[in-house]
Amino acid sequence: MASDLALNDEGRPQLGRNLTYGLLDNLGRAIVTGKFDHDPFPTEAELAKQHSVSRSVTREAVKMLTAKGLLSARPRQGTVVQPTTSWNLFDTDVLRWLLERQFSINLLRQFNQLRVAIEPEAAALAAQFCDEASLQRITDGLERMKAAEQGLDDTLDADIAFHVAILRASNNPFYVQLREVVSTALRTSIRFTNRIKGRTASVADHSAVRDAIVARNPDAARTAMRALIGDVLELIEEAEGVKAPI
Amino acid sequence: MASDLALNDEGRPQLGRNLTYGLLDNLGRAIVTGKFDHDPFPTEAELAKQHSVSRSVTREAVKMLTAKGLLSARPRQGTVVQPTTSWNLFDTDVLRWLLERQFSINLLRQFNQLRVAIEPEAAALAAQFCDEASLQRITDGLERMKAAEQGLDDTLDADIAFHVAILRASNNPFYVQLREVVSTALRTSIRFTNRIKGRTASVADHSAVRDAIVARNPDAARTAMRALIGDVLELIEEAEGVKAPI
DNA sequence: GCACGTACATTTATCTGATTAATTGGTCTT
DNA sequence: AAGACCAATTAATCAGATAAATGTACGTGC
Repeated sequence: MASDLALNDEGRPQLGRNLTYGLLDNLGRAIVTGKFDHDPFPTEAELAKQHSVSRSVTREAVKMLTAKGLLSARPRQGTVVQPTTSWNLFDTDVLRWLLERQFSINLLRQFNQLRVAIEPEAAALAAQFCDEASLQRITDGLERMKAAEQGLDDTLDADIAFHVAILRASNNPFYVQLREVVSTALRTSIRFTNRIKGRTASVADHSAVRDAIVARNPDAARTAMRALIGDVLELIEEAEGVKAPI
Repeated sequence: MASDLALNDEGRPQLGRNLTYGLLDNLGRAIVTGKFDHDPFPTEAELAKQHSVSRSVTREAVKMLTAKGLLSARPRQGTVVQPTTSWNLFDTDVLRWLLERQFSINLLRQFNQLRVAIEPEAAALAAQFCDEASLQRITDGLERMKAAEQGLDDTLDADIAFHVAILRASNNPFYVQLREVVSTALRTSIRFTNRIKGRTASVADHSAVRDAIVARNPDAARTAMRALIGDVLELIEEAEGVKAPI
């Protein structure tokens, strides 16, 4: 069907290629760090002067931040930082800026509360709909995890490959889209993740997910994945010291 | 904690306020409609001429579309439409463009496959962590649904208010963020939704979710919400005629 | 013929400076 | 006190020039 969203792959340009993307990155970081919580956001003329770039560059960077929900610009009022509720947390740039600032275990917990909803359902969908190629990618991810256990591959990369493979296998563009978000979060929070679980991720637990998908058993796949991420969540909450809500 | 994301509310500017946002909207629609699947995307000079605006306007619109994952621009290569997998489906503009084009029941199904993962978990979180104010908003939503049953309120608005209240009550910024996405999708697909369920949404089923949250019972809340959205999903799949995967 | 580098053409990226339009806040009028 | 008007501010838009990046074509030497 022509109206369906295709599910292929592609890379993306790295930030900082040019002045505009460099400024985007700097401003994004500064905003999520709260640099403008008290001071007002600079006017476009001030921005240009401070960063030694032309007004075109500042305007284009501001426009991109606006598109991501971080800013809002109006004549006379100026450019203002939006409340965090309008920030697009599913934008990998925004998420990365958030995770890279002073590291917040709280944010990591909240993100895994999202994963525990998403990934089990993705696994269930995969069990229903995934094709041979997707299955192969899942198996490959698992193999890499086994290899990593013996020091033959990178643990984090292997783990990411596995979870991304599941998301892709769901054949649902919303889940597929989240692969970048999950990759970003896992990659950015690696230091912490390594700290709380000295052991490598359990291959057996991951294997259970794959087996359930192969067996075309959605419920089993959902349960297995839920257990997997539920463990991570518990470790985080433990490390956090069973914090009171809010 | 200062590093936490605040969870307040705010409106957002409507599209089309000025030339840039108007062009953004036009181009966004054109891209998701597949207008540039065969023809190459125009150069910034061509765009400016076609839409009778300056190059600044085209560049800023293109930059926003780039930020949303729809475009990519490089010297000499030109500006190209990105594969759909890089489109940020959690951006309300992108989602609205997608839902407003030739209506796709397939996309609606895929979106509800996401909801069936998200909202039950949000309800469970709400049962654990929600405060008085959040609870009140949930109750208000329910009251509005009751009122709507008697023609005293809008059915769709009431339904949206209820589901948004749950998401907000989760106290998790990722779920809270999705309130705009869910609102957008529900509002845009109203015609279809009305068509498949002639009846108003069942107040009793929604009430079960609220009761479970009041009782601080996460599992019951999760189950009740899952049943609620599972029903919608079944209706969609029914209307779709149990379509083969992919 | 082939590898390699050079010149060229194309397109985005950047800069500059000026003008326009929208919005806010204050002032004046009644 | 209420509304109309005026002024200041700031983003929005325009125009035109220069710079940087990069694919293509060509030529050169082997």
